Amino acid sequence: MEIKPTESELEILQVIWKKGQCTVRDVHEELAKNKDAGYTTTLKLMQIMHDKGLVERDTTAKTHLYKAVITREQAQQTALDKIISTVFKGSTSDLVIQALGHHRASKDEIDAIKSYLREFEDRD
Amino acid sequence: MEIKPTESELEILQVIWKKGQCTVRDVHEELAKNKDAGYTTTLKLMQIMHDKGLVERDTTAKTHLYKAVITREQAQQTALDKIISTVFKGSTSDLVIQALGHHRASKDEIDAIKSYLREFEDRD
DNA sequence: TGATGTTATATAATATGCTTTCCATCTTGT
DNA sequence: ACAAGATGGAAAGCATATTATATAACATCA
Repeated sequence: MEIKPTESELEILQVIWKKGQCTVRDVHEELAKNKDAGYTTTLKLMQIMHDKGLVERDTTAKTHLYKAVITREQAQQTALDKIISTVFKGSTSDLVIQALGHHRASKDEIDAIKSYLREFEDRD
Repeated sequence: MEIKPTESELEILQVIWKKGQCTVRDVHEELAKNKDAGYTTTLKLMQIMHDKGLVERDTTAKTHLYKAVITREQAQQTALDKIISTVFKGSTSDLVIQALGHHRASKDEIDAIKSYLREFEDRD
């Protein structure tokens, strides 16, 4: 099963991941904070996402409730796979170094990464 | 200036980054190894990329020579920015940890990352 | 109750961008 | 001049994004 949400679909998924279970209106109001698009646009996108199997919905009530089928982690993985192969020549470490170099991680973040690496090492 | 190459454009950029300077035929033959598409398709894409300013070309000779305007690093940065904000909630360390966790880096790669982190620390 | 305004969903239509191919035209080397 | 190989432009086929319109369900108040 292919999971490749489009740009707009990802914006919607973000809201659903954050809130858990959403009505179209929930999502729309959240999106409306940052961009302006009509309500029916959001509705249509969510219907398409349902057709694609990206979300599932409960239609018992008049107002349908949507929730995500794919997890944020799955989407992260898919996104990583894609850019590692398309722009990082398949090198994970290139990606990591580039990410650390330009996105100034905080000390806590660096510590988290270091301890992760230590675990990693122990596993050898 | 917006730089957001499409999927196919990235495939072409990869070849150009690798070879440096290319004719349409160079690129096409390289792509033909992995997928099959007509020569004119590649040509058309490269023309579009030229219109968009992704590549520049030398048209003095009959056979035009193309080279990349954006560097691989810029494309990497753009790609990272995008997925960090769309699927990683803005957290660079989430991305790094996820990348290390699922893409089994080699020992050399891990070492490279570690030494990078040491430098990082020294800079504080 | 039932007329009315509000809020949902569904469907149809349109705009735009990406990808691909066909074909006409130009250039060059022999 | 001709054949081979190159570019340029038109256009078709899809996917994505957006909006307008139609229709159904609900609430409520006179």
